[in-house]
Amino acid sequence: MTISDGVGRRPGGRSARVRAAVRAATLSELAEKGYTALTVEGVATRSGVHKTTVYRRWGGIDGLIADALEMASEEPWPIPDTGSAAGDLRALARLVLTGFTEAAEAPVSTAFIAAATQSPAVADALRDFFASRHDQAARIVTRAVARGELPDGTDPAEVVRAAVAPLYYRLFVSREPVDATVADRAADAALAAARAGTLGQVGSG
Amino acid sequence: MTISDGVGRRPGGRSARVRAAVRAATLSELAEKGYTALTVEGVATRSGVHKTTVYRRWGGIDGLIADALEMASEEPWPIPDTGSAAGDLRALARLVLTGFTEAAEAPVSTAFIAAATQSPAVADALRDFFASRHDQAARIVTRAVARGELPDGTDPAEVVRAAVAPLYYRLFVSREPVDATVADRAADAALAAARAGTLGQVGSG
DNA sequence: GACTAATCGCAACTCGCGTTGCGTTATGAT
DNA sequence: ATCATAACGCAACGCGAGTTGCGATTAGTC
Repeated sequence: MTISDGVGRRPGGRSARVRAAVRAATLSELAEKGYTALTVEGVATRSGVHKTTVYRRWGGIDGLIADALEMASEEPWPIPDTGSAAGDLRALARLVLTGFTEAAEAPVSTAFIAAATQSPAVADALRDFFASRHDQAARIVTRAVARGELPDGTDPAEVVRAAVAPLYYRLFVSREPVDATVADRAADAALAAARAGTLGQVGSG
Repeated sequence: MTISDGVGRRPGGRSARVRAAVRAATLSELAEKGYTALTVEGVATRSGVHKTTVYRRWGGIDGLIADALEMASEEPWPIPDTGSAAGDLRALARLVLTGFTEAAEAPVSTAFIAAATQSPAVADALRDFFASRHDQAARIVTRAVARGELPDGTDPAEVVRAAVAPLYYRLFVSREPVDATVADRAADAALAAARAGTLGQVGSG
């Protein structure tokens, strides 16, 4: 479900305007009404684009969300650099926390996870999104290894996963409340596990 | 969305038969067609109960799933007892793994998580479900503490969360493949974090 | 600046979820 | 056995998502 990104047969003015308008409308509608209330007609009306056009180019709700997700994948993530692995991981976990609790972003972030459980297209987009996030956050770990804070052979992505997984677990699985304390604890636990060498590269640890 | 469990004004024969038939049909339909293809009419037809009755008593798809989830909450979880914390946690993580990869259970388990992202009623039922799971698995940690494998004051539920969270993270968030290696690693990391004292009770660690 | 084809707008339609009103059946009590 | 009523079955309806055919508009090309 990749919307032709300028590679289409007609990257010209109108098509580009339509895409931008629809993308913006999708995010706005999502932020205001949430995922369950998100409707193609709502996005169409808000964007000033006709319903039929949205269905033809995006296929439906799934396509709209997958497109928005691809757009989000390209935005850089402000990876923290506090000087220590503990500080960086805690800041990273808190970044995730705010992304799912702040009133402005939460509905959109939550929608991405929710939509992926129902649409393979969104699931694929989500996979790419988190692959990008893991890549970007990896520097936290490589820096820590270079400083000698973590053992050689530590798998950067694995440390990142361990630091944020408990937050997602509470948010979408066990449905328990999350706060800064939970975020810090998850980061600390990931760090401890990495120090113990349990998060090494596959085949070397 | 608690379906009157015998406390209704007419717990008699027919009502009970209807509930059992609908519950069984829900699980069967879920296992065969999955969550996105689950429809009230399908459950109604399969159970031999009329569509209107299902809507009246369960409210819709959400109610059906919430009811099935409450039913599942009551079933005991076969908590492993291998003799060591490492063995127990690994076995526990593999239990979660098979629950979401085995062809028989996976569609149902997955549906519970997916439905909770869209329905507050299911989300509540899921919260109760995992609270029960955490309670049951806690004995793994209390045993380990008693053996001296883990420090006093270790929060049992927190260790369990850490051991299974990476699996759920890959399954529903980052959408990465999961296997026994991933499960073992998550369990080992949780154990290391607990040994380091990062998973203590709130206020004491 | 004219031409061709892609893209969009529009209106009407299909289809299935969920609802409603009413008649029927089964339950629990007298 | 009789009765009141809770629970169910049934048919018909409303409503909104998604589709289709056609005409209008616009982008890219010569």
